[in-house]
Amino acid sequence: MRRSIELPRRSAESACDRSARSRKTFFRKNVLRERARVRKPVVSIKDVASLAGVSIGTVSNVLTGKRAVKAELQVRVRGAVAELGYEPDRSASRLRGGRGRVVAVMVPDLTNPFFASLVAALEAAVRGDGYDIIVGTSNGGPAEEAARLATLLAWRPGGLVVVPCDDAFASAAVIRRSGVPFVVADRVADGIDADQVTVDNRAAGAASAEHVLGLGHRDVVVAASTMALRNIRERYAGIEGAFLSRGLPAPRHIEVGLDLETATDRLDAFVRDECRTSAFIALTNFGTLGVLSTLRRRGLRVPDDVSVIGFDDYAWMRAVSPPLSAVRQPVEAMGQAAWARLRARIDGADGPFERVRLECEFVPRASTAAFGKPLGCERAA
Amino acid sequence: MRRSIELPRRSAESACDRSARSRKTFFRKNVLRERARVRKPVVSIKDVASLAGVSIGTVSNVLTGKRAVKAELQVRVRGAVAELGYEPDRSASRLRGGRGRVVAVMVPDLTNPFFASLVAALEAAVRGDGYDIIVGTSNGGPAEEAARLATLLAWRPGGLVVVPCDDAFASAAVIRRSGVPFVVADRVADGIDADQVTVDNRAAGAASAEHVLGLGHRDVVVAASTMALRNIRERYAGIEGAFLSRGLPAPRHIEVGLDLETATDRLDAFVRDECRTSAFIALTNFGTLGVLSTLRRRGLRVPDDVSVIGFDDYAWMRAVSPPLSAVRQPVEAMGQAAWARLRARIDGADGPFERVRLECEFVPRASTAAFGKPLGCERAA
DNA sequence: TTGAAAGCGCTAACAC
DNA sequence: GTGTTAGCGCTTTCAA
Repeated sequence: MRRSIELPRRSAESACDRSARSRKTFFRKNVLRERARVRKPVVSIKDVASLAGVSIGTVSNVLTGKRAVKAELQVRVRGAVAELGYEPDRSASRLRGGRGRVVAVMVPDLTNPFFASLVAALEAAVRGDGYDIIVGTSNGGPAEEAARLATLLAWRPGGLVVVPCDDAFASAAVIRRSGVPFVVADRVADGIDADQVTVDNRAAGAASAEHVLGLGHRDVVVAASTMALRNIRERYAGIEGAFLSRGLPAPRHIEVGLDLETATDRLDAFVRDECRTSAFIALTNFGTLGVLSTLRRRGLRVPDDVSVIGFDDYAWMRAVSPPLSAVRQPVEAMGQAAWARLRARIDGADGPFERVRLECEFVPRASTAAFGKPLGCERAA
Repeated sequence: MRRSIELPRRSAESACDRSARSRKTFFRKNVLRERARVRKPVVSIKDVASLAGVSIGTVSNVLTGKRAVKAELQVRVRGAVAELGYEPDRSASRLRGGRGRVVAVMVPDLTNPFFASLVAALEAAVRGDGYDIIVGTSNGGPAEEAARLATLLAWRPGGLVVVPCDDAFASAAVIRRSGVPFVVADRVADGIDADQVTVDNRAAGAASAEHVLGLGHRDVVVAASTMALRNIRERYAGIEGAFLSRGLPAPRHIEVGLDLETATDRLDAFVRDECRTSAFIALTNFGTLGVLSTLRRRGLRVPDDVSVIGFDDYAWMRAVSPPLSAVRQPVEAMGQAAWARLRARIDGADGPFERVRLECEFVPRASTAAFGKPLGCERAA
């Protein structure tokens, strides 16, 4: 199918000789009518060039700004762009110009508000630089991660931000082979040579621990999603460190898994036989929810019977009663940092890999209270 | 910069004559070495063709399946694809073949878990068909919506799913002009000619109303985000209808805005002077949070003092105490329906515009209780 | 400073 | 059934 517009071939001179008015008339008569006839749906650089009476190269130069163009032509080109509502085809400019103005983002699960917020932060960060975002989710599996990555990478994005679905991060090979600059966010991949943007997990854990310790709690249980993730281990290590440094035994931890039902079940089995715990520290979103859900089910009141510290800080944590003491991750800042680092790599920076470590903020609220008495088994029963 | 690989020009015959083994040897010696030398980062269809000893046309035919290819060549091509880890450049095939295998998704705010879930559902739906998702957020403004839409559309996606930031939906013009098939999700644009996937908002409202009415509540307050949105008005209309049909006066409503702080402030001002309300029905996420937050601030207990119905159904609503009675939107199904409709349009369906209306499910939990006594002003004070 | 033209990687139309 | 080739809409030499 032939879709391009056939224009009577005009020399450069004739285009320049013609006045702006007659050029427009000419354009209307020919180009617009032709466009309507062939039902060409999108306007291309050629249409702009015709209307402005310049070559497509000049249009490109005006738009990319990579080459000086005389002021008068600039005006004509911009006018034509506005009149036609022209927007350069991004696939085409990507194809010709190398990497495209997209950044690919891979997260384990968009349903998890933390990852969703991260994507939101990233989107806000990149759009300022004229980039778009293309998202994929691994939904837990390394196989799916690799597969999604492959199709995302097939757009030849300018860069990639990835939250690996596990520490092994086998897909790193896929990414590296593609040559696309990337940064690993949130999760730290063991011994992976890559730029990383994480949170100071150790400090975050330590802050929670200090808080409950300061309130007099000694028998604390940690609700971790899974110890297979290094960032979780780091958070736990921070808690452990705080206890150990005071000569106290390290708190126990439960792996609650990655969904609410599992979390609740596992915690419930634990709490059923538990007599001493006076505080829970959650290390993830579902840890928080699992703890809350279990305590409710067991009829235990927060903070009267047990204190609870949540992880992440969402609006609902402020709204419910009691509002939750929690560790707030600087999601916004993570997005910005990841983009800053990625941007630098895209622009050719080739220093050593960096790990940006952002600080969390501990937000004390009403779900934690001074230690009174330990959980009585008779109550929990 | 010249990046393509210079191969000694070989005739088709010579390629066919060579055995598979010698072809590979040949390839290794020439192509791989050359690729390394020029540091060409990505493998193209040409590389595959060389290694398989076929023409690029054949490679394309094997991969797209649009033309029959002899079994033996299929095997060779697939082998080469696997060995090289070839993934067709999506921008290039889009450029040549028309619309690309991406669907653009525009939502007001990715930070809102409802929209995030919708994007997640969409991502899950489209990837089964080999599509990717490119996201943009309007963050409240019609101007930003139009701007983001323009860049998203510049990728010439196969389709678009949009949740307009307001009912005016001025950007509809931008979209329509691009010729990209689109479906409007969640929000209903007044008098817009487009496929729509929404929820049966009226029924959802009615279900909430029936629930509280059945519990004996008569003095109910509705927490709406803003009545400027038609889906919110529809939800309210459902509630109103239930009351009116029983000969009861329509419940009052408060516009709580779109963030937690505003919501809490406005509701707080209302509740301060309120003596009669015995139940709140929230019509959005922030309505729910605002109500909860205000009641806590005022020291009112749920459901002892006031019953509360939330909108949307998130994990935290099940975890907190009391767990929230709520209207669950079928987000998953919305994503699937939107994609199904869009897919049909992409494939050329040109019937009249449809509005798919999905049913919500009312989930009764412990935040609603039988009407006891109305709120005493002395308590609220 | 500008226009002409090559070519990015691919698909589809066309030869054979 | 397979190879060759013309572009898709751009960016970027290369001439003028």
